[in-house]
Amino acid sequence: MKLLQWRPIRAKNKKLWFSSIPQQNPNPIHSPLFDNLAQLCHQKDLQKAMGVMNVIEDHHLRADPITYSSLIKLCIENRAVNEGRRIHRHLSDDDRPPKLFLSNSLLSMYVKFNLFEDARHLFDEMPERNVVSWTTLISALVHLDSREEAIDHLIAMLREGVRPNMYTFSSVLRACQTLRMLWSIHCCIIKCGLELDVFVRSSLIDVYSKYGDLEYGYQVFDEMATRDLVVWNSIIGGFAQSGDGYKALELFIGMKKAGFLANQSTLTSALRACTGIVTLEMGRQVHVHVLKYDRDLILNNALLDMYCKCGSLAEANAVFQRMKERDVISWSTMISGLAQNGRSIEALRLFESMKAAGPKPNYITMVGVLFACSHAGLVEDGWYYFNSMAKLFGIEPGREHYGCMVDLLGRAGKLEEALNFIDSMGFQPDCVIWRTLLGACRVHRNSCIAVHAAKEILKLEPEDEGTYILLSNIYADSRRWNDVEQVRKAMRDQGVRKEPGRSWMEVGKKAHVFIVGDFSHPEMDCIIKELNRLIGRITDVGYVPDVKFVLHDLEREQKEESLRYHSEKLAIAFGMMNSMHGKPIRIMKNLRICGDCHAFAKLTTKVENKTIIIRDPVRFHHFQDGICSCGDYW
DNA sequence: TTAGGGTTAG
Repeated sequence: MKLLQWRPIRAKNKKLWFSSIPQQNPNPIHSPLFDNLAQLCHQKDLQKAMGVMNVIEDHHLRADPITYSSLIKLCIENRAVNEGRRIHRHLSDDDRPPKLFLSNSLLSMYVKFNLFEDARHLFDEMPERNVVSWTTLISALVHLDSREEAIDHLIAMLREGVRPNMYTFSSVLRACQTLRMLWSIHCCIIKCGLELDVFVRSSLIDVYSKYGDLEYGYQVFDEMATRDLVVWNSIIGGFAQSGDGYKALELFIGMKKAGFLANQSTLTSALRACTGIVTLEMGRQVHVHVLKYDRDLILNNALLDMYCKCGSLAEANAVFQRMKERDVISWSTMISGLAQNGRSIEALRLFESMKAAGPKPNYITMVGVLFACSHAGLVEDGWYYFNSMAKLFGIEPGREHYGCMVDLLGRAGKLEEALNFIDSMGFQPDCVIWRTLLGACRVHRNSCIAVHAAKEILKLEPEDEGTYILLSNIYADSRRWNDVEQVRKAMRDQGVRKEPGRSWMEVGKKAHVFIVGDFSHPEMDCIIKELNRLIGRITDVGYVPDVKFVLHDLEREQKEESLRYHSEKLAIAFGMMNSMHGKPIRIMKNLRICGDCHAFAKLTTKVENKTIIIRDPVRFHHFQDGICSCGDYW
């Protein structure tokens, strides 16, 4: 634990107060100046009030502490730093220390002015401190992200015999970022009898879900008899941020049923939940509620992100254009959104506009820019941005930027160069980097480097299912069936099982899930009929099932049969049966789309005059008129 | 006089 930073109360401090300015006795009379000062404070006329305070000081008088308290409040309201300091000096200019509550007011004033060193100095010099003094300082430390110091101060406070209250705990909980520490503080809260306080509970829910275990957070929420809006927001935000969008939306609906009106924070979390589970319809419904908060930047950024991640760039762009204010997050979201949806050139064009008129790019903006370069095969541009980002924007390339460069080189087929680049990095490559290279090896059929990359991944993550699948796909592509079998054996030995391909989509307000080889959907007979009709139509324009995407060594006929029922094909057929005129079919997929399904989707859009959008774990494929936005490069 | 909830990548 770090050495404690505060200074304990010393007797000499007390002496200081008594020896500083001994000119005048405490004034026993009541002056009309005091009434005047109190009235000016009431009228919120800071300038005149300060003038009167100066006169009072010139006469070595001292007004009522309540009046000074109002004056400090007035300074905070007006963000009048100099005046605030002036009052502090005036109050110190006496042989008696200010009342404790006045020192606390000054402390709070410094914290609100972000003058933490002044606050700490005052705190150190205070002859006595109560729970408010400690809580003010602890809360400031938490806001400054000095977590360890905040906890140190809580311990010091307990040692000095000051009992924390609900204010203290609702602040200090945010300083706990390990489950063990959370438990300790939670026990302390129970011992102090403060577990039922609604502020403490919302903090508990928030920190449990962020740093500990969402289940504990939910338990704290579930046990509550009386909940307020922030408590609901804490639990909805907890599920939304942890990726359980369904539960978050279920709670969002529960909150409305309980009679609460969603505010900006609720809606931001609801949008994040929609983003997580890619539910454009629900996202649009939430958008209706967002309209009344059209000046809220965070909420609009979340809306923008939802439309980007749900593959609706037209709606995302409409939001972006309408935004009354845009910050670096708005720009970065839009740039990444365009890049992920296969519109890299537009992403880079937008980046140029940002450089000309927008805020300064940050670390994440540059990840989006490099992502755009790599997905469009713009090797030279990628190198330029990578090499100049430190000089131009003061951003040193980090792990993610290196990852984008490996992707850029790998996609462009420069696999040796990518491998050398990995070797030249100043840090150990992680699984993400090796997986990126492995993906490129698959596209470019380089089984030699692929095996190297896969082995590196399996050294770091011996149970990584995706790597086994990718490796066996590479072998299958080269018809190395013995090697395929060996990979499958290694998977069995490690107890790793292939996650089945799963596609899902919304029709009406219902989600329909399709799993490869699973025919349990109630409309499956019609779906198969529709699928056969589509295959018949695209066969007329040259479709031949690309059997190399089938994992096992089967007879051709069996392979074709296996390909035919891939989950995305079932979903496309179902989408064709239910889609409305002019509306695209939107499908989500848990794994990368296979080459055959990619070709199937392209030809279907050509013969059926329909748009199909498939989102895989990394990007979108927008299929239209027989072409895909990814440029057949994924 | 002190307190709780929301946005961009990977």
